Amino acid sequence: MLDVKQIRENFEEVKARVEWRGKGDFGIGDVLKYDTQRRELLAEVEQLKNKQNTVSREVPKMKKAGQDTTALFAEMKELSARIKELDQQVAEAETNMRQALLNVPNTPYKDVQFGEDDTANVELRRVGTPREFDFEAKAHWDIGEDLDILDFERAGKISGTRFTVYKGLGARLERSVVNFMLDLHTMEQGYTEILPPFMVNRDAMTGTGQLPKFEDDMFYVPAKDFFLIPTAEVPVTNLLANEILNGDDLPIYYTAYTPCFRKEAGAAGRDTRGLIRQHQFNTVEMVKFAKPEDSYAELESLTNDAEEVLKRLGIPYRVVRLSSGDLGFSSAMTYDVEVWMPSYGRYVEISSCSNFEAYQARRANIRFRREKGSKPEFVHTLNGSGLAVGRTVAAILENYQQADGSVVVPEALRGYMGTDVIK
RNA sequence: GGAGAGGUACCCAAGAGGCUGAAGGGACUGGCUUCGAAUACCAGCAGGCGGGCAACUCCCGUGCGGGGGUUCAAAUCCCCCUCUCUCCGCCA
Repeated sequence: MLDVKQIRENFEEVKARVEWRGKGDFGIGDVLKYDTQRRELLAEVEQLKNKQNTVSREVPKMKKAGQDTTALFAEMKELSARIKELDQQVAEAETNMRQALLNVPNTPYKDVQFGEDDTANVELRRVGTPREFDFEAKAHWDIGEDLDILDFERAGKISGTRFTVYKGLGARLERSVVNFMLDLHTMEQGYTEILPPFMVNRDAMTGTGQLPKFEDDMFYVPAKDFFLIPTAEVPVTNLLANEILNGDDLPIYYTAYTPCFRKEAGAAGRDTRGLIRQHQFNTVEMVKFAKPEDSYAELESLTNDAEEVLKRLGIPYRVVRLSSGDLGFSSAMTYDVEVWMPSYGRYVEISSCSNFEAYQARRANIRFRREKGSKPEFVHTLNGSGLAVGRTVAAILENYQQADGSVVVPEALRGYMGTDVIK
């Protein structure tokens, strides 16, 4: 969430920056309204509490001195009731303010170009050249079924649409990609591996910004009031919730393999075939906690770390910067890494690398101290997929397919796969 | 799932309605001692958050896992929730 003090002191400026997303002001005015209300009530009730405290300190002395407290107690009873009343109003104003605040998205970073949607995204670089096929290239779902390594039909039988069963070398390929990515991130890029829970509570979902606004997109487990994680970002970022970190320990780099679960409620009819849009999919995620002044440099290196996976796999990709209107709710700036997908004839998102600045840190209350004795400050949090595993598998199948229907295994994966070719 | 015990500051821990605006110890910081260090000794050590203020090392409020309640007054009494530990049950 945004800083209430900022909103209070620079209202017009903050409002304009929120509106830069091109979708209105998200009710930011309510934040100011409830904040004013809250502070007025607070001033009044705190004065009364001060009086209550003062009197309470006198009571034991009076009793000792044998004085009569009946009249005083009667007066204090009224005061007490008034305090209770005001306290309730303060709590109400505070709840309203927080609610309003939780519904205001992050302010886009100054470098983010204005745009309504993804058509205004800016391509920053392309790496690799899409392959020219001298035969009729197949889509990955056909390759997968023909090789008997992906089974969409039986997945429908046991679960439903948007699920996939991996089989034989298909399952092994998915696992190989996971291990390859984790090994790269942990052994060469300095990340610490985390294997978190795949179900989280409401606080965690609120901490990273999925709740309260996007509850309908999540799979919910009513028995325990849990949510299936939509991305490892949720458990991994919230790992440090309510902590004050040592400034010397920053930046902290975490990476995690997890499955992700999404309802894809608004995506009916889109990407219905293949591995691109699933209710359950695997990712390896990278999460960073950084000092504010370093966070944009960290975003660059985070994006490079994701790109390195594709470089080593030899798959053509490009990097785009999202426009203000395409930006995720909690993000201040996002780079998407998009992979070349022959069946789509275009680049398809495979990683999203974002700097959330202090937006998530403020929600999840993740702070650091520059040095002993200095005031705690909010960290900046970042995260990016490194990468979405199912889409990587799809890209490998399509980009490495051969005329005879087999698929050559990218060199970087051969040690994991135990074979050079899937046939 | 059943039974019990707990959650007090960085850590351990006392407290069981007003004298606790939270004892004591450890750690930490400073002093003293020393050529320097260790030790001993002395002192400091409730932070965080919210509000006020131009600002503060200043003032006010808050605070004993979280939320309600009782009371003039709650860490302390009552209720609900939550987490941790032990035992039993179940189980990969």
